Amino acid sequence: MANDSNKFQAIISHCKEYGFIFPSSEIYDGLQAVYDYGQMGSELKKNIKDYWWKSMTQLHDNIVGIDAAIFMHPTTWKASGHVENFNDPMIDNKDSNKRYRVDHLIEGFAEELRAKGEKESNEADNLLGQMESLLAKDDFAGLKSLIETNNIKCAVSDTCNWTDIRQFNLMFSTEFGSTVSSDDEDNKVYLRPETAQGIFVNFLNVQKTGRMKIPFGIAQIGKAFRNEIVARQFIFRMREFEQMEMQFFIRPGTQKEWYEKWKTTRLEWHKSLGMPAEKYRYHDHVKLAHYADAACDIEFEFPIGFKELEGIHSRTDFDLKQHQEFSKKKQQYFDNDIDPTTGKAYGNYIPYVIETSIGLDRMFLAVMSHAYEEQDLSTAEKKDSRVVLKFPAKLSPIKLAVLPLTKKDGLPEIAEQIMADCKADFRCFYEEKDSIGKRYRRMDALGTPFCVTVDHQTKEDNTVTIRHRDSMDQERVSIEKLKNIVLNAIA
RNA sequence: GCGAAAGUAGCUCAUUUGGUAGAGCACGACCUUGCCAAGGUCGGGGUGGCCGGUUCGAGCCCGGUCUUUCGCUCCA
Repeated sequence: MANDSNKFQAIISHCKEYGFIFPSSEIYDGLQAVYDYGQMGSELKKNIKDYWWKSMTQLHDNIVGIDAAIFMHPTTWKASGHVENFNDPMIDNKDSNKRYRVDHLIEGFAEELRAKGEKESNEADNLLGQMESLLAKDDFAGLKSLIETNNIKCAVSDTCNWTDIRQFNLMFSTEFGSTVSSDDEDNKVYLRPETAQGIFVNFLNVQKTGRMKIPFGIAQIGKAFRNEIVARQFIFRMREFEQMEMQFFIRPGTQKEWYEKWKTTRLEWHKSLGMPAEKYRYHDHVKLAHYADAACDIEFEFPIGFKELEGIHSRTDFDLKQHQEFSKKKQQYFDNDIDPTTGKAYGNYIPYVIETSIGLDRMFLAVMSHAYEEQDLSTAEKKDSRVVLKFPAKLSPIKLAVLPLTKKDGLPEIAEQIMADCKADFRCFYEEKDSIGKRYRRMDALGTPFCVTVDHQTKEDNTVTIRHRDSMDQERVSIEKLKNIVLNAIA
C-alpha cells in the first residue's frame, strides 16, 4: 500500500516533469482539483479520444457522433432530475463531523416524535410544516434555528453542535447574457454535469436527419462539470472533466440483452489496448440511480486501488420520457420492423437506452499508471535505472525520435530528411544534444516507442538503427522501410 | 468540512542550537566522447509559499493565511 502510494506520487511528479499534466493556474498556487494537460499530455489525451471515437463511430455502422454545446436550456436539468435531486441543503455536526441533509435530519426527528404518542405526533406535523415553508424560502438561518430550538441531535455524537446550513450544488451555474443581474433566476444556465443530455435532446434530430434505424447509437466526447464536495486524487476526480459517452437506443424489452452486450464490448475495448485483463473487474450496482434499471462499472486497478473507470447503465426510457413531458414534444420512434409474435410492425414507442460512459481523464490515468515503470538495469559493474512509459504505440505522444549520432559529418542533414519524410504521417521528434544513451532514456520517459539513429554507416548504405523502447533492442533497417514499420505499429 | 504533515533553484534535497543560502540533476556556451543516463571548463538561475510579529539580526522562533499530500467525511 505504501508502495502503491509512492508509485502514485511518482506518476504525478513524472506527469508534471515531462509535460503531461500541470496543476491549473499554478503561478497563483493552483486551483483545487483542476489540472491542465501539457504538450505531452494533450497528445496522449487526444490519441485516447481518437481511439475511442474511431472504435465507436467508424467501426460501428449504426453509431454516429455529435458535439453538443455545454450550455443547455435550463429546463433540460429539471427534466433530467439534476436540479431536483442534487442541490440539497446540508448541515454538519461539529463533534462527529457527520454530514446530514437537512430535510432528512428533521424528518428523522419527526418520525421519533410520532412514535411517542398523539400529542408528539401533532408536534411532528407542525415541525414538518415549518420545515417545508422554510425550505421553500431557502431560509437556512430559519432552518438552523428550527433544528436548535427542537434540540435535534446528531445520532453519532448526541450533541446539538451544528455548523451553519450550506447548500451543495452539484451543478455550476452562470448567467446567460451580458447585462443581466446575477440573481435573476430566469437567466441562470448550468454548465452541463453530464454530456448525455445533449444526446437525448438531439435524439430525434439525429434519428431523422441520419435516417437511423433502431437499434442505433449516438456518441459524444465533451467536457462536463460537477461541484464535487471533495475532489481529490489527481485527475481521478476533477471538477472539470471530459466524458466519452455513447447512448444506444433500443426497442423496449431488449434492454437486458443489449446491456449485457455492451458490458462485454466495452471490456473488450479496454483489452484491445493490450491492458491486462486482471487489472479490470465489473462492479454491479445494487442501489440504482433514479433513471436506471441496471448498472455496472468497469473498474480498473489504479495505484490507489480498484476504482470506477467506465459506467454501463440501462437508463430505460426515463430521459426521453422526461424530455417529452417537459418539452411537450413527442420523443417517439416509429418502428417498421415486424413483430413476429403479432405479425405487425412494432409501431410507435419511446426507445430504451443503454449508456456507456467513460471518463477520459480516468482513462488517461489508467493508461499512464499501467505504462509507468521504474526499471533497475544495474549490472555488476554499474548501477543503472530508467523510467519508461510503456504506452501502446498508437497512444504514444511521440511515435518516432530521429537522432543523429553526432551533430556533424552530415548526419543531422540525413536525420532532417527522415523527419521531413515522416512528420506528415505521425508525430516525430528530432534531437542532437547529449549522448545517444541519454537521448534514448529521455524518449523512454516520454513513452516514445521508436528511436532511429543516423550514424556514419548510414552515409554508405542508407540504413539506420531502430531502437525499440520496451526491449531496448536495436536492429538495422534501411531508411525507406522506416515509415512503414512505425505505421504498422500504430495502426 | 475535520485531523495530521509539508512548502528552500525547473526537479530531488541539504543548511546542528536564529548571524542575510548550498549540492546533484536539469538548463546555456565551449571542449571531449560517440549506440543505452549522470566526462571537463565556464555560466545563468533563489525577495527561502504569502502576510505580520519577536529580535541588533529569521529559511530557522511565534501568529495568521494560502496551497499540496495523507487519513476521515461526502459522492448518480
